[in-house]
Amino acid sequence: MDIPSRYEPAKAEDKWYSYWMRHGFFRSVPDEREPYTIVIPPPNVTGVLHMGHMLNNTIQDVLIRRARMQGRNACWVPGTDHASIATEARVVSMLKSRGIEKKDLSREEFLEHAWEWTHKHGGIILEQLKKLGASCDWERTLFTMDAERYESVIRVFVDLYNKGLVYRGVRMVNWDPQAQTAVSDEEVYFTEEDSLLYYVKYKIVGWNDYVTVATTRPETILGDTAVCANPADERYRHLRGRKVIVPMVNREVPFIFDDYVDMEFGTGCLKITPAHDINDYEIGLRHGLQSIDIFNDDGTLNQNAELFVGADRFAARDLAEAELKKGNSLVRVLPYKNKIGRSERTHAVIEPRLSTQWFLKMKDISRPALDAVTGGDIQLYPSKFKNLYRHWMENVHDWCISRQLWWGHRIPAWYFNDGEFVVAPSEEEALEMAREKSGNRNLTAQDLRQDEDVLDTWFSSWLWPITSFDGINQPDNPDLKYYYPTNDLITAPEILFFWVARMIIAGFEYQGEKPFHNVYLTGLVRDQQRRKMSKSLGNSPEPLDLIAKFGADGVRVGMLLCSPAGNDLLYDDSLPEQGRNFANKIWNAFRLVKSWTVGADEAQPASSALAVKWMREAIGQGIAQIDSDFRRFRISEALMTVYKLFWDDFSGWYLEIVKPEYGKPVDRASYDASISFFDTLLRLIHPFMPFISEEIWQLLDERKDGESIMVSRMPEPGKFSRELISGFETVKETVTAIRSLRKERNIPSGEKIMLFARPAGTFAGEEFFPVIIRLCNLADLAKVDSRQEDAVSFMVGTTEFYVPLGGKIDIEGEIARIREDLRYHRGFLESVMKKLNNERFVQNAPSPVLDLERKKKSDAEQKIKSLEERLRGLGDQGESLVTK
RNA sequence: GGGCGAUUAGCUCAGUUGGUUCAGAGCAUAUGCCUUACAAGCAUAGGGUCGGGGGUUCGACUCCCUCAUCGCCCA
Repeated sequence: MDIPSRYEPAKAEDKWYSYWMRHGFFRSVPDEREPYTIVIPPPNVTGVLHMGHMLNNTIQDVLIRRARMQGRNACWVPGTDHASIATEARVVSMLKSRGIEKKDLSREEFLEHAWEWTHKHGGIILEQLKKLGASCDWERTLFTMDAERYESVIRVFVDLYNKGLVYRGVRMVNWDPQAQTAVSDEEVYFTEEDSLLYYVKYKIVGWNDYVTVATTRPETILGDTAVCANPADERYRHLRGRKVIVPMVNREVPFIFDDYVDMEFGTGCLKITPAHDINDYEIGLRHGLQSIDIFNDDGTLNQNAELFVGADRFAARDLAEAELKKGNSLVRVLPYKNKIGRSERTHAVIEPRLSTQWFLKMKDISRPALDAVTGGDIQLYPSKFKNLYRHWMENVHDWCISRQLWWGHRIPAWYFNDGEFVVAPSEEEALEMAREKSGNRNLTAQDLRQDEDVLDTWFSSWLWPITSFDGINQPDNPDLKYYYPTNDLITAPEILFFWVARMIIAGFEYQGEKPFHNVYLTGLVRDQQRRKMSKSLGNSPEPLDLIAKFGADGVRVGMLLCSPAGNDLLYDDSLPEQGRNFANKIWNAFRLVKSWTVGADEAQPASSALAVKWMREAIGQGIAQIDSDFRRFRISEALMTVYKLFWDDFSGWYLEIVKPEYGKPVDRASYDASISFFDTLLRLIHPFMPFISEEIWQLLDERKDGESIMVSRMPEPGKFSRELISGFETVKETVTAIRSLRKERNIPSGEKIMLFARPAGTFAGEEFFPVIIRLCNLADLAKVDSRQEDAVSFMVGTTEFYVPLGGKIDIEGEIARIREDLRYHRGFLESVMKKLNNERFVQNAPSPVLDLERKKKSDAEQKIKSLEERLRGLGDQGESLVTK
């Protein structure tokens, strides 16, 4: 058979992915089997695959493929997220590049563009996932804004409103006066900028005295409604209960005290403008202050300001400075550096502004979600996130669910008359309710005005595990009953609160049941300098290029190898390279086995029979280890177990023992065992490396169309012999020692040598002597009961081995080596004796620990005795008499 | 400012309730090998006072205190 010595992934990958699709292996419908369900964390609909997705989806695919092979009905639901902020921003900039401004479009026109964009770019990312090997049930592909999901979100909003959990409230938002929209906290960046600190005098009412306040924004003095000091500040204690006069507008405002004020900063005296600063706003709430909003949407001053109406906020600052100077209120102006928030989109300075928003009350609704995690009903991996979760849930704030955007689920509230509103699932129902509420039967749809805002993206994705099975619209449908709760959720810790916690809340609120059993939190993919991978830094490799270069299997292995849960993954090309090398290793092991011809009359060598006997146990141990790794979600360790089992044990040891001499046939028993081991190992490998395992599995034996490793059974853990495995470990040690000895003494591997073993007690690897003979090219291995002359020796356990070398021994070197050994063992014995001579240790230590120490003592004494004997034999009298 | 977490080999990480010769793995490194499965390989070897200091204990990588450094979340 002519098989290339290098595995070529490209052809195999496309071939097998379409084979799997053709046979519907990814499809899941409810049946009598136990379900295993994962819902995908929906990527942004117009996004492209990045390294984070690669990691995340590889893990999901590993879990889903393993569950499928364990005989469960595995269902992985794919889908995409409308991602209102990101998508709308992208559409806006796309339109801009065509010379179209959003503000010149109607809402309907804009949405048309947005949908067009979505249809054009939507789903690219899902196609990319197929290249990775993702075994999603593509017939179930969803979108957070498709008809069913849209309807679900609206229903939930209305329901929560009717339950009194949704309310309207005032909140400070980041206003971008240039784009004239609110932006989210994530879209604000801070820069340190040079500015000025103005010291301004406020007259005290009734006294001929002033207080001085330091501010960076004198124009907002026009909106001041208090002046505040720290209650512990002696300097202002006398002002308790007084009022002061705001300069320029001559408004009387109270002098108040609040712990928030930093006594060290400026004069220790702070002016309070609740409408234009988040901290002032909160102080205002605490003290019942009035808010005066002095800005228009575009950042110019409005009528409330009384002065400088129509001036831009920065022009107003200069005007205010002049006006204060004129009124003799300005004490001084100092240069000052402060942090300025700017809009990521327009770079305009953010103006904090009060606005009316929709909120969801979180306290009561989130209690079951808190208990589910703290009580262990839902497990987080790694568990260190549990504390974080609890802390957040215990201090949960109400959720602001409205966004000043067009792309998303439009808030189903309709306003009428002046300031009245109703919340309803449709305009018709809203109209009916409005008529009833107002008592005016003549209201028409024209009198209603729907809220302009949309809902926060997370307000749709928090329902994802439910809406994936249409559980809001059809609460008792068979899919939902079968698949919900889902099993595992794989996502990034950065959205533990935004998404995971809220899904748990929604799960209890709408299903009375958690949405998943386990949450596995992956790390962030970073580059070698620990920088987050991002498009703007240009430090993120193109995933599809990587797949082309290293193969999907190689990339998957690369992502998994160094990504223990919750740890950041420092990406480097050497990772997928290691994965590719592993694929190549598997490929070549296959080439070897496939090249063998079976000799009908060939007898099985003793060494081969022993290798088969050991390999069976080693695989048994591997399976058990992998099983336990998966149960604890140690996915990268499970992979490492498979990796070492295949590379070291199977390829490095087993095949080296069993493989026949070149051109000679192999015996039937060894051949069959090898094929069977290979088959088992491929199944263990399949979840991690679906393509190469399928490719080889198909070639390993005669297969019919429709057969596939992906629907074969995963080997199940059973009993295995630890004694046998540890016996073989001593064989490995012995073989390594002989190889090392050959290397040190320049004995070519082709030259046959003799080996004597002199066990004190039993040598654990004794039954494997034929294996040692085979691997070390020995003339023979014989047991002796006395020391051998003219031989170099080494010890494995308590057994002494001798390689006779005639007169060629370097006695000096040998003595030095043995002395070194002796020193180590004497030191070790000493430390053991220290414990055993300590009465308190003997009294307090549990008996297994004590027994162990005694065994260590006798083993050490045994070794020391043989070493001393050996030294004497070499004629080294002096040192050997020095015993401690 | 409040909270959570981390610090173990050159790098990335394991180390389960304190007790095996327990200080480990993979990668990287060094040396020698193109030995007819694989140089994308094989063989062998060298790397660490477990962040610093103190304490509890017969015994500490593991528990407690403290300091230092770093990361994340919230404000």
